Amino acid sequence: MFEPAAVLDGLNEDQRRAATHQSGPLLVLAGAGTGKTRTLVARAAWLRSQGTQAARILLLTFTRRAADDMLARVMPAGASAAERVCGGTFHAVAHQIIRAHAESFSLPPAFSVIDPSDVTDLMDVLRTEHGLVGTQRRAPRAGVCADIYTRCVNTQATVAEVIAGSYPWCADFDGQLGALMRSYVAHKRRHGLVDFDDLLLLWRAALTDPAAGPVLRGMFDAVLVDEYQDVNAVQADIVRLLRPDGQGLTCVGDDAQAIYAFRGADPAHLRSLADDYPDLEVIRLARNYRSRDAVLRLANAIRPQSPGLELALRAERGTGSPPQLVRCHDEATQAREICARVLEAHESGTDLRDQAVLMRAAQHSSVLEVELSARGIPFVKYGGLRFTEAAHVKDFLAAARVVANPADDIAWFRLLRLHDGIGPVHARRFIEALGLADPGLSDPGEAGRGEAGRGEAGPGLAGPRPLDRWEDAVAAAPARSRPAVAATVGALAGAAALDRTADRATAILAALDGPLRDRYPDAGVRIADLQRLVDAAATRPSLHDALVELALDPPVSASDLAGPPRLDEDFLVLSTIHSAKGLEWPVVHLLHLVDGAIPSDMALTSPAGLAEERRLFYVAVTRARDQLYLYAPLRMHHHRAAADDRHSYGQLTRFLDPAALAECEAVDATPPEPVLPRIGPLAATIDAALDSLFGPT
DNA sequence: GGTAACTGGGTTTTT
DNA sequence: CCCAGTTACC
Repeated sequence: MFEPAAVLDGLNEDQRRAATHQSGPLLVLAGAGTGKTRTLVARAAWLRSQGTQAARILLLTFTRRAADDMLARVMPAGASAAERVCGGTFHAVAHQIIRAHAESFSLPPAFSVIDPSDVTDLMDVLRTEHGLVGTQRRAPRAGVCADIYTRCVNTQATVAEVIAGSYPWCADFDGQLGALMRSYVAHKRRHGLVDFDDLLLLWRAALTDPAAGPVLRGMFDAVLVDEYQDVNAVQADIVRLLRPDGQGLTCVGDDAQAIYAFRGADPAHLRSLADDYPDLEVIRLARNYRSRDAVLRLANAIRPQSPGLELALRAERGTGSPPQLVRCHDEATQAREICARVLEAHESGTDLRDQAVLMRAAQHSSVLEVELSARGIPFVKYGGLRFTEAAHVKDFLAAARVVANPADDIAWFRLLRLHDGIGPVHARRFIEALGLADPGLSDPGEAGRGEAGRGEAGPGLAGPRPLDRWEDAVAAAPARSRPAVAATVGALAGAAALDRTADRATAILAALDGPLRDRYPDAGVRIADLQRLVDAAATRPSLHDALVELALDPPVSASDLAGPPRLDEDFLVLSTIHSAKGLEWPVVHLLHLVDGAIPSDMALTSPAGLAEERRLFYVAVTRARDQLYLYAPLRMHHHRAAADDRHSYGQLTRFLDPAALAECEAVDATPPEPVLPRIGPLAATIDAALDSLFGPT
């Protein structure tokens, strides 16, 4: 047990009030860099010093990194199980509960957790059955269908409402889309598939259950929620159901940093906390321990304020120098200017790892990446494509899912298509032959049976086991593919018979060796990648756990799997603004401050979209501790234009209005000197040379 | 005739 | 890397 005094050491007055708040509902409105994590950690420690058992404190976050970070700080080194605070992301905690009680949720123990790309694949298959495929080019694509689905769930809105609000161009298809969503849901049930949204829905459903609800609620005395501005409707419900009267509830957040509306989050849930809990106490943390005053002046100039939750950050770390706005000729100049400033800071003693380059979209750094590589500046990139999105990794995960849950037809589909000569049609026939076929629309008798028994296993979950009859199914493959498919599937069936996770993972990779070598010219590198995946999976208690962990917390790169990075290595960080949330660096370089990038032109169609872009800019600015550089490439490539007019001038981001600009120091980058003078008509010279080789044309 | 493979153009943000 | 359109194969 801790001494309260030690627990509260070094906290300021407001932080201390938040940490020692009694049991009523509490909202800590914590601006960027105001010691939010520290306060939350202190609150958990204080609760324990007051007698609350660690295991009865639940800490909910949005990213695995935030969860790990906080849990590590809450728990003394070498804590026993009883000393352990419960916590994790909403999704991970939901999964733990569901996994532990799969049968109460009417789920087969071998259920698969599918990620958004699997959802898209599945939508693609189902789409053909709902008249969304054909010659009409305007039909919503699989990815859009998946987006509409998840948005319906996360904002608790109907298909019609979501289409009207966010996808007006799909209005002609709302009937088909509604039917598609229903068959998507039915399909998941039949095949033991659980998507990310289901994890939250299942948890919420359990909390509303008259028998299970009180048990789940009673497990915790205190619930601490980080980044509350990023909850969606289902998560807000879960929090309310966990603490119906607000006793023991602490929410920490800042609605000016809400940047996840695109996935259904809504800062309105934070703003309405006071309505949900009339006795809510609001404590503001405004003393900023991160940034210099010069940076905060810009941050305060661009911070959107919402009535009742106003906040202005106050600097605790001295004046500093103003953010520098570097106006660049074009993107290449921007890349050069960034490299120059990165190296300059490096030479004056700032490690590369203490600098970050932040961007709106992962793609915005492509020119810079070339420049960094050319100059030999090492970097790591966060955000954008992840390791688990690489084709060979998906292939491996599909094979592993077939082993873990043989009813997972989406995994089968991908696995089979990895083989030469097998496309969508043969893959589907093979799956039918396994006994996994969906009772399609054409077969109402079958469909009726499926709907009747809710919770009753689908074709692959009860009946004959799909992996037991793979030998017959091979006949469905075209003759020339049969040997390869038989070898792969036979080897996977062998893997399924093994017990230890390590052996299973190794056998799965061995099963894929042939197909991967046939498919990818660089198979050697890819297989080496997968070997690390196998090693990482081997440490998990089961293949299922390894797969869920990879889905919910995908490693950024293969090297991420190899354990903590070596301390002697120094890398510049490149990150999307979204992935940079919650982090800070002494020096921050912010790219592409032009309208169309920040704010993104995709977000300009609605005032809400624009407001979110402004918050994103605010998040980016508040990552900097000492020095902030803003870069605006004002001359951009035009995609379709005459050869001699391929450029146009972009506009500096609208968020840098006169008041904000007054807090910056603007400089113009020198345009590059042309390396070569213009050379005459080269084509004629080349033609003459070629004519001398081949004769005149 | 139906399938699979190839080619070329385009890409917001993520649990 | 993904998708659509097109060509080449069984």
